[in-house]
Amino acid sequence: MDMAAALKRCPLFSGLQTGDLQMVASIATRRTYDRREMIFSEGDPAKGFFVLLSGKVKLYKLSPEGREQILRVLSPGEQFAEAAVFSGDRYPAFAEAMSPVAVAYFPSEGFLRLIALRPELAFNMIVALSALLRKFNALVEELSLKEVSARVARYLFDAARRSPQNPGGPVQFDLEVSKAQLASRLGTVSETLSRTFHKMKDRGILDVQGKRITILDLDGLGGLAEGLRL
Amino acid sequence: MDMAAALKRCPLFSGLQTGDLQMVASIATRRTYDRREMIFSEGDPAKGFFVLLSGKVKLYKLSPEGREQILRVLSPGEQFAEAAVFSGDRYPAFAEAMSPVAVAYFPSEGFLRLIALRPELAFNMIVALSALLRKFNALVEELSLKEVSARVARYLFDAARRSPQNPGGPVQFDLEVSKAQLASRLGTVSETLSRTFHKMKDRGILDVQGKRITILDLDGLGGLAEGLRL
DNA sequence: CGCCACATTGAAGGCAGTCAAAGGTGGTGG
DNA sequence: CCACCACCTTTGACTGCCTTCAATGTGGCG
Repeated sequence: MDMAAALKRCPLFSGLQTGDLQMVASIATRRTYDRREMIFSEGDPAKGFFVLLSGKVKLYKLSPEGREQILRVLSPGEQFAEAAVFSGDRYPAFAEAMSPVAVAYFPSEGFLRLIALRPELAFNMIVALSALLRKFNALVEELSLKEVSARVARYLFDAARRSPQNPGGPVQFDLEVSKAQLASRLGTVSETLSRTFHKMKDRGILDVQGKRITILDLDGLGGLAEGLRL
Repeated sequence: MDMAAALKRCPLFSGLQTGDLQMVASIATRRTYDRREMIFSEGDPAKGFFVLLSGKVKLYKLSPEGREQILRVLSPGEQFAEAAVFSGDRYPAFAEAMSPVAVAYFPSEGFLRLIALRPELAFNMIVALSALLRKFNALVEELSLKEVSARVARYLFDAARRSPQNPGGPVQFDLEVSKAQLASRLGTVSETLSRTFHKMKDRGILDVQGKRITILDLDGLGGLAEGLRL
């Protein structure tokens, strides 16, 4: 199995020797899921955590009325449900495959033994948890403090910064997820997101063609992200 | 200095021997703050983290318009800004003393050295971060998915569960913070909180006398917490 | 007694969620 | 190549919760 090779790319296992990686891999189980398939549901007993090997996974919460709030969208190499290993015994959210997915599953006990053997692993885990904590911090800020237009602007602003810069030309990139998913990620619904895009178009801030976003006025976008009214 | 004794109560240092605790204490600096004094502000360079020795501290974010969203209210023994040590170099929120406060300050480098020496410390840190992650998880859920009345109900429900049960009699407890602070913690404003309390009174769910809360209908409260309409 | 912080109440307005329906868009199979 | 279908997106109308602004109430404390 080439799981060890796949795990090598995961930040969680960086700095480990090949032999150690073999050991890590020997604990893990490979699992695959179809698009739409649930990996776990909120409240399920948590006996281990996951590293995403390929595909995309979304972690989300559901409101009593069924509205979905996406917590994270995961890319290969990222781990999820780590906290379940060390605190609490239930998964605190839903995890669903957004595409065909392969994961490595680590049972808690095995992983705890591993951590005891390899302090680097503990350290990597701390770093990963800290980074996650920061993300949640930012998410809380966005959800509670900003209006939808500011959240959208912030998201696009970040995406623009991450996107491969096209020197001279306007900043352009594609949305990585559907607009409905993006709306959920931003704590709103697709209708409102659609209207927000429309208003931004009217203001000459950007252009939207399907998934393709063109930023025309980065400063204006930045202003919105900082809380200016649309 | 009896800092070692104070630190012994902190979950972060549980399981450490007295000698180790001395070592931990030798790294830390004791600092005190008056009520209202800032311990750090969002964006300040982060060179270490804190353990609260006495008093109460609030961590919060500010919106562009100045509205405050409380992330956590800390009690003695809890640590804060841990994530700053391992990820990022700026504090991601404001920390303000809500009363006269004493903290132990741990510079990052010293603490990192300590962790390398004492794997238990790393493990404790992982546990602490995981627990924190769960709290944030819950906070995100509350902010994005629930109406104010549900958030209030949830808060009271939890508080009722934590409060010393008075067998036979109705559940009764005092709010730990001002209603304005509670409103902030719940992502709303004091006016809305006041109206919500009033409506709950009308429904015979509880009684409010200043800070004293009396739960009259725990099931009703639970229903609201689950999303039922007020 | 009067101040100050906190709390309550009323009125008004806006942002955004819901419902409903029409308009794309891409993929599949005939 | 085209027709069909499922899914996503957009648009409109409406409703409602919550924030804002403003004024009044209340309790503790010097």
